[in-house]
Amino acid sequence: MNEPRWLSDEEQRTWRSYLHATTLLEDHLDRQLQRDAGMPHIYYGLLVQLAQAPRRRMRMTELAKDAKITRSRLSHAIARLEKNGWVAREECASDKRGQFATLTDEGYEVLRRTAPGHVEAVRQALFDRLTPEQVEQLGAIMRAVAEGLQPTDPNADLPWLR
Amino acid sequence: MNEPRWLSDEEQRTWRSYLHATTLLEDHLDRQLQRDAGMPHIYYGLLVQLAQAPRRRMRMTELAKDAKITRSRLSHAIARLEKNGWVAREECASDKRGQFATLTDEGYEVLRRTAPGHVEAVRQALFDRLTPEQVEQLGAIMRAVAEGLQPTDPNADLPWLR
DNA sequence: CCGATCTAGTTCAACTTTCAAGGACTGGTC
DNA sequence: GACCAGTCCTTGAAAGTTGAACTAGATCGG
Repeated sequence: MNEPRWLSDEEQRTWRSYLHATTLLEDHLDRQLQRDAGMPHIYYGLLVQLAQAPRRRMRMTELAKDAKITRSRLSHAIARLEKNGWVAREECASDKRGQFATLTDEGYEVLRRTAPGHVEAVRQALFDRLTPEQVEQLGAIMRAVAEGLQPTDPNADLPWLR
Repeated sequence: MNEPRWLSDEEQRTWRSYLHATTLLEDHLDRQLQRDAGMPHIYYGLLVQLAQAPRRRMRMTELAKDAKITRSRLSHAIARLEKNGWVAREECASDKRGQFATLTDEGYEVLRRTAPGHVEAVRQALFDRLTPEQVEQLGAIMRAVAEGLQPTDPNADLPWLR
């Protein structure tokens, strides 16, 4: 065991701010959406994904991948949204294991009604507090981080196995 | 109702990257700590807070405030950590409603054993991927966001009521 | 000192997430 | 065509979270 590479003071401060800001923001948006749309942030995100997809539907696995959640979690989430009447399941003809999640008209309506309030909340909490340069910086930083954590092909780092 | 201030393309891209990166990172660290320390990230954070406090103990409300979680959530969390033997509760002499959460020696030992691995995970996922300028930028951005969301004195924005 | 009000912390029920297990189906391969 | 490994998705139980209700103790005005 080598000496661990501890964080510098600057890094520690940044890390702490990161943790505070991200948890506060996530909480804030969760409450905002729970109050105004009757669902947590992640569920709202699923509806948004579906709304943008062709025919307003997606295969479960694809949706899970895009939303960065496990298939199990998605199953439960879609079950709940189905109960609300905001999403419907459809079978996949070409692969009988498959399922499509489809945004219903009712689900679309919820989105239409609540999107402005949600965007406003995001704006107030985040973009209104940043300069245009900072928005750009944040984008670059987050892209770098996401790229590093993207669950890739399991053998992507083992090219000699190919 | 005015026309909502929708996000620009740049803002949308940034927002998406932000959501992806933060959820991926949180998941990553949760799994890392669950595996190596037997607790979720937020619980680990509580132990860290306690370790840094004088006499390794804190009042519940103060701890909740610092960790940005509700008192309810903290109650459950401390109950679980107590069961693990990593935290003990102590009564507060000066205020009989109060409770101290105290880090036990065992809890400290867990921290000592698992901190290097955790720091390494944070480093690999975040700091190793950023330039020193980006670390500074991220710090500034997150400080600005956290400041805006800090639950403040409820009358802070109503000075005329004072 | 009395009652009204506030604060610290817990508890309960409803809900969400996770993990491990499993059922159903597909695509080779022999 | 029968196996076998892999993929798609669901399920059930355990763990964690939330918001509201609740208990106990503190505080303040009269």
